[in-house]
Amino acid sequence: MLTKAPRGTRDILPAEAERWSFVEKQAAEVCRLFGYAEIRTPVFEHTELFLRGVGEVTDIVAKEMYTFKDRGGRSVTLRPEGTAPVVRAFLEHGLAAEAQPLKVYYTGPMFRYDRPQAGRYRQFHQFGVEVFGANDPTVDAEVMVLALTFFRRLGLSRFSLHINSVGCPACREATRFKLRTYLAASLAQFCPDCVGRYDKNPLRIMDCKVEKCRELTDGAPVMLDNLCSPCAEHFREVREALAVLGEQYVVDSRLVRGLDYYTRTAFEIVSPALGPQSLCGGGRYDHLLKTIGGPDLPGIGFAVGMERTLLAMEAAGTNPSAAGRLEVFVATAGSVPGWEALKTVTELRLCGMAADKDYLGRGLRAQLKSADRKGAKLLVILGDEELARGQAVVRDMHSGTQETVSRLDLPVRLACLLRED
RNA sequence: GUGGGUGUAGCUCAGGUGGUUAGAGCACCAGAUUGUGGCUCUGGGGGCCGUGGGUUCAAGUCCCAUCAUCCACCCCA
Repeated sequence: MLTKAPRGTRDILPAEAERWSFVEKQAAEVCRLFGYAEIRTPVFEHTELFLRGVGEVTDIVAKEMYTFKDRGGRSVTLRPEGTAPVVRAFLEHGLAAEAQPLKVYYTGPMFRYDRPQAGRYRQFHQFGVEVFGANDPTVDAEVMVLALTFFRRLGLSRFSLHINSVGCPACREATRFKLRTYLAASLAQFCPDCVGRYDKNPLRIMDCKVEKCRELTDGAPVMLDNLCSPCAEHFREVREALAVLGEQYVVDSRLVRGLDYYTRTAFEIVSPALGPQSLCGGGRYDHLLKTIGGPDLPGIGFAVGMERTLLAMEAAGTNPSAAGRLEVFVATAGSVPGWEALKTVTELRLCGMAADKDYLGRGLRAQLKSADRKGAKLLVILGDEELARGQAVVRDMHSGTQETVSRLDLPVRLACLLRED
């Protein structure tokens, strides 16, 4: 136990961390292009924030939160999602007073006490964006395109965008009533989960994966067909905007997202590599700010699963690992003391070159092997004879050619050789 | 939370119906090459056989539990 990471958590070792940095960098760059500024919030919040924000009947709140009392007796919760904390920060700092709309993004760990499996962890990471203060359908389209652009920059192409509208509180309540009436007669034939959903959230019955339930709901009233006219118009304009941008999408009238706060637009990006797990999920939440005690401002956002994104990249064979970051390896030969190499690598490092050396007192042969494995482009050998003449040997690790250079000229010569590469 | 599969070296895996000091490949270290990497050859270090209990003269092997992991659900990123 002592040497094992807790269930559902994992270490990201150096080789993999490189891929993470790449993905995070792409996220930051896409956000810059789209005009989204970074925001960082704490990893834990007052428990009430999630109870109110995410919704008490959601699975996340009902059974997946890491909640505990701190030493002062306050109930705090490791954030299970990113939207509620960002909304909280927005309200706390009065950002509503600034230029509208506010567009922000975040990356970081989230926590849910779930049963782990491939692509699902108890500590997982999300990249997400939020826009506050804009109702316009072009914003809905923009955030979707932002997500799609992000995935494309990572070299992914086999994914698809699914969209739906879950309406506003008014038309949703009307549809709930219709749906309950429709289902009442056949309720006994549904799976136990769906029977439970009948009271809590009948719309989610439409999203059940059980074949029998799907058949039973085939002719059921669907949210999409029962939108009030403002919601229907909004959805039409979202689709129009996507069409204008040339984005393919699938309207999935059964798509219902699990968080209570969604209104109108709901969307998911799925990849065949991940099966039923989605790569990205998001939607509009026009009343969340008010629910949390703020002004009645609309909002929209999405969250991308970083682990799932990495899995999809692996499946697609897109491996951006830039191995061989090391530029110069400095070796010593004969009786040359280790501090000569230390002096040289330090000098090279201060000149802006990635330089490294041996630390185990190994022989020249082993040092070359080490340099090779680290991917060094150039090798400097400090030997007795050369040092006596104030020189050093420079070897090109790729071609194997060598030259003797004055130690004083070493940084300049190495820099030149690296530039030619 | 439900159902199922799997846990042997850092990694991928062998170890018929229980039977001596548990193996291979890759990786790592060293030597062959006393100052030159990749290829080759030789040698070496590494294992509470996931953990705990049980059956037995004897358990990596059989039984139970537990933990971990994977898959399918639930749900979600």
